[in-house]
Amino acid sequence: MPELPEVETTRRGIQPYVEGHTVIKVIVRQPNLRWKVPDEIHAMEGASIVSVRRRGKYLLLECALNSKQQQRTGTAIIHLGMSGSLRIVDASQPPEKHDHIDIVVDTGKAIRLRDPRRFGALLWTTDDPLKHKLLRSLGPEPLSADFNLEYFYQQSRGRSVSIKQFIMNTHVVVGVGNIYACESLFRAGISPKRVAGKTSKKRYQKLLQMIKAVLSEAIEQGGTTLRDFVQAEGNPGYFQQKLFVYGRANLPCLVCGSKIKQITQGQRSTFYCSHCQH
DNA sequence: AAAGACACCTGTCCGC
DNA sequence: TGCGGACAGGTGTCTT
Repeated sequence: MPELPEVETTRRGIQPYVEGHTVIKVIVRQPNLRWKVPDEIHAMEGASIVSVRRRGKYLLLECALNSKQQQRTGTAIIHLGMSGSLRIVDASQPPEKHDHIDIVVDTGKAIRLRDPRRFGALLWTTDDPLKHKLLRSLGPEPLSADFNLEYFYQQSRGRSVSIKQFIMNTHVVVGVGNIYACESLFRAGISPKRVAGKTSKKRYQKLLQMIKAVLSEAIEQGGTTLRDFVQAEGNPGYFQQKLFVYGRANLPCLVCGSKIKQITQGQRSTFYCSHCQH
């Protein structure tokens, strides 16, 4: 479920409900996520949420802690893994199966974390979250100026992995998940099997453009579902209509009509059109 | 430093 | 209808 656009959509969805509000209680029904939810997470209780930010697919809830003298902060780090979602609910609404955590705020609303597979995470840090072990070595944000041709191309030199695995590497750039990797390569006309280090600068130029275009389009699409974010259940389905290759094995290419292929790269499925991509 | 395999866990879908 | 197996939007960790 969560690729970067959905994480960003989630961020925008919860922000107005929690920013500036005080956390009443953190209810942990199931602490065994990817890592055990630390007991220190309860430091959020009584604190106010000052910002809801995102770095890669990590959401950061920065909290102002109520210590006597000095102003201290702490940050909840949330990752949605493969199957996680955050929804705004009335705190009184009974949790369903896999609703593992509620962060209840002073308006009676709660952020509810649901995650059937439990690959997600909820962590707590009182240091700079960007220096956290999980965040400090992440590559640039894909939509920022730091993700540019010079950087992208230089990073690729000497790499023997496929270009698809290369763009999915979070140390190279964050936020390019399996769907967008496939879709960006299709739009750029580049075979996913191409060797990263042997691909021309010109191709990287095109790929860079397409990654940015696909991600920003998807964020915009996500934006249209923001309206019903609160009551929405399950997948918004906003961007399925724009998928050219992902999940379309054996179906005709929407551009040229030839059969979409499915292969495995790095234990992940790759979909591509061998006629349109070289 | 880089690459590849594996791990975590549950739900769903497909073939028999 | 039931069962086994493959597969799923992610990424840290361990080994080579």
